[in-house]
Amino acid sequence: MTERKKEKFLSLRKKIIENDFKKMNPMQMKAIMCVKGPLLVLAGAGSGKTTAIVNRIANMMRYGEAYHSEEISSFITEDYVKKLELDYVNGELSEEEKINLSVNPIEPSKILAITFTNKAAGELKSRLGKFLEKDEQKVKAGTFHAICAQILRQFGEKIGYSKHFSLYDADDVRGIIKDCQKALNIDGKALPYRAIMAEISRAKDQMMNYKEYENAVSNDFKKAEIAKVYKLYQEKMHEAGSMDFDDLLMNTVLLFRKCQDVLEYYQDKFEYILVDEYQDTNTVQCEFINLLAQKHKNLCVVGDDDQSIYRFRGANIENILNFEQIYPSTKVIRLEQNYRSTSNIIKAANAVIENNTSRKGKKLWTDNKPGCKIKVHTARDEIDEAKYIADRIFESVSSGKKNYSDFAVLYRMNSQSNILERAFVRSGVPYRIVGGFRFYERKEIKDMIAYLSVINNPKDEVRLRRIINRPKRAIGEKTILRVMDILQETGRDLFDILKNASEYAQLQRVSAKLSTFTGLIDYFIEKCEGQQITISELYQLILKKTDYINALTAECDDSESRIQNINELATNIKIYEKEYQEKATLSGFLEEVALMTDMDEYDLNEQAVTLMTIHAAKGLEFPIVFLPGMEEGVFPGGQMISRPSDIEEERRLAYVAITRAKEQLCIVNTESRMLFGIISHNKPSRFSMEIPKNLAEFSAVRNIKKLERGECFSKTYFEEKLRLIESARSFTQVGGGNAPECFISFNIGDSVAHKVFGTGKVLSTRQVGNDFLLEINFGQMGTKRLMSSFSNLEKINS
DNA sequence: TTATGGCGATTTTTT
DNA sequence: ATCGCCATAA
Repeated sequence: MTERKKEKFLSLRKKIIENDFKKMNPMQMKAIMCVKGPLLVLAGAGSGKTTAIVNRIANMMRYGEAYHSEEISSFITEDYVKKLELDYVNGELSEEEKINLSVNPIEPSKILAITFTNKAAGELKSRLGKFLEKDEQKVKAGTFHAICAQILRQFGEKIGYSKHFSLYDADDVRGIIKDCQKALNIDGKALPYRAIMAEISRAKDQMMNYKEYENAVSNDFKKAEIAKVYKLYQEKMHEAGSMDFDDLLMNTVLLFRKCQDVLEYYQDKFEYILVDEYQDTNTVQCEFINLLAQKHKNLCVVGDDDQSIYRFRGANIENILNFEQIYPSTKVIRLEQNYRSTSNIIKAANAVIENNTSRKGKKLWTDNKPGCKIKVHTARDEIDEAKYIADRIFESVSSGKKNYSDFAVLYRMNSQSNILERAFVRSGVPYRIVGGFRFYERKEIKDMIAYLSVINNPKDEVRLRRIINRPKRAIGEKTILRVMDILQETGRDLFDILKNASEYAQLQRVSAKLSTFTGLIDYFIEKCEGQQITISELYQLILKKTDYINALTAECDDSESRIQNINELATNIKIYEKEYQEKATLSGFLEEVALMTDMDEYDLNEQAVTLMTIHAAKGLEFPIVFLPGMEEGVFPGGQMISRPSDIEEERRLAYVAITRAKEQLCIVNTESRMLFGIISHNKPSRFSMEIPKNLAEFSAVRNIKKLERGECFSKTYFEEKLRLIESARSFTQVGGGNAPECFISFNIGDSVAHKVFGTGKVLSTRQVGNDFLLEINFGQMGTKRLMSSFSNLEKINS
């Protein structure tokens, strides 16, 4: 075999592979073909990053590594190469021939893909699904936290944790921190729990346990106080057999450091590692990755330093900036072609981000058309601003050009959403707020989760305390305090003390009540033992035995929606059981719940305008994006204005916001705005000023008579709207409820008449907000989606 | 043990 | 404006 033949074969193979990914641009192709060794992909916004990742993994599984030249001569012959070329040119390449070209194809189970959200992991999995056949061979894709939780469930015992450890969310943690403050007599004003939580989190990010932290901060009085809290907090967590989110990572790294065998097991299990959104990793996450990748060094990280917006939460931008130093043989690939937005939007985004100094350097470009100019609108105040946005959206949709789902309103602070929400309700524009209140943060859901958690792990103090008097069992705060005192003195298990309350004089009076409660929990635990009943059955049993729903009905007036939530949780349990079949466990379910957010349930197809914070919008795209509150003091926020490094982070946030838009970007600011209860006049945001004037088109509402508050926004008006908002929320979240009476109701199959579109047939109806979305086929006019109350439809009898 | 009233602080938060 | 916190009252 001559060298020439070899070369010919290799270039032919490359062509064949490239043909499989022919939609990719040269840079993406480079990333796809680079399988082994460290790889850094700097992927700008909208550069087809996820597609590149998915195809890269597909390539790894199908063709594997590149050939070493000595491997070639062993099997190729003149005839083989000839036939291959012929089949390729004729487009008759068989699957078998393709498979023959693979060199050590990588088993999917050897690949680990780490993301930040469950949603991203799910998307990756489903897009990879096409390339996978066998279930058990699946690529492992998950969030840092989910992967660490799984590792610790399996090997946590080696560092002193039970398989049934509970996971505490920020709310649970807050409760413990407050207890600690109280126990240590720390003034919550001088040292707020927020600061303590952040500091402990930072310590854990730096892999410091409370001892190490204590030593490190001994000369700082405030931090020394925090060290005390940290110590007590960690003791309480340990007693409760619980971990917080930071513990998941820190403990996994500790486990890896302590047990070489476990580390090696995972290093060999996951020979190929891919990390998405690498710019958002913190120190401990980076350490976790480095340990895992140490042996095989097949590590591909993907990120964009310009989109790093979580530094305030510990994300360490150095991780991506220094990647090449840590892995000297790193290949760097830049994906700079944007496929998402019009060139006007890209130009604007570049112009803004160029004002930042600490960057890796990257310039987005696009082949897309200029599109329309960026709209910059000045409204009179925040009510006017919200109305402007709602009206614009309504106009576009009623003219039939757009769907509600084409629009997003992205804001800096959650508090901006209220006014927007009111305007949307008033205009009858269906909307949905993403983020804010989470399903699993609702009181009733947390209560039910708490029952399940205590049954799973009776040491779980926080959850036990949550439910001990819920529904009311006449066990008050005093009793709890006494029990906690005993716990402190004897070091006995909390549950044990409650069970044997009669042994303690202080608890004599309530001992009967306490043992009734522990008896109930014991009864549940017993039922679970040996998996006699399913989780669903257990859940129903809890509801029945605690009489929770009746207590709820008696206690609060909005029990209706709360009961719906409780039922929805029952459904979620059933879904979980269905998915995992005989592998379903209580710990497994609780873990999934703890690591779940409502971002994961976000459905792009719902016919509603999306309202969310810019942070929540990262990774998403919308044809038309509104950015309200583009003012100094709002965005950038008042606290950031003085610090240059914070301004840079805000500017990255602005960059993220701008690059969410595909076709149209509309920036809105106001002349005056009620901010924290004070009316303020803010200058337009520096970020909107950084957009070149020739890309923008300005408009303003001026000299319009200010509405008398009394005439339009009377007290009763607001009360009514609030009720409407509430009901709209429960409809969108729960998807049930009764139809408002004022609308004509339409059913599937009804014939209807419309002024513009003529007659048509109702294809589907769907409740959106306090209205109905109808999908109607108007024959030649096509199928349209209309809101029942605004379309002036008439029913025809046929 | 639970209900009210004044006071202060007030981003963003993939897990 | 609004939420959460603490103190005081019932």
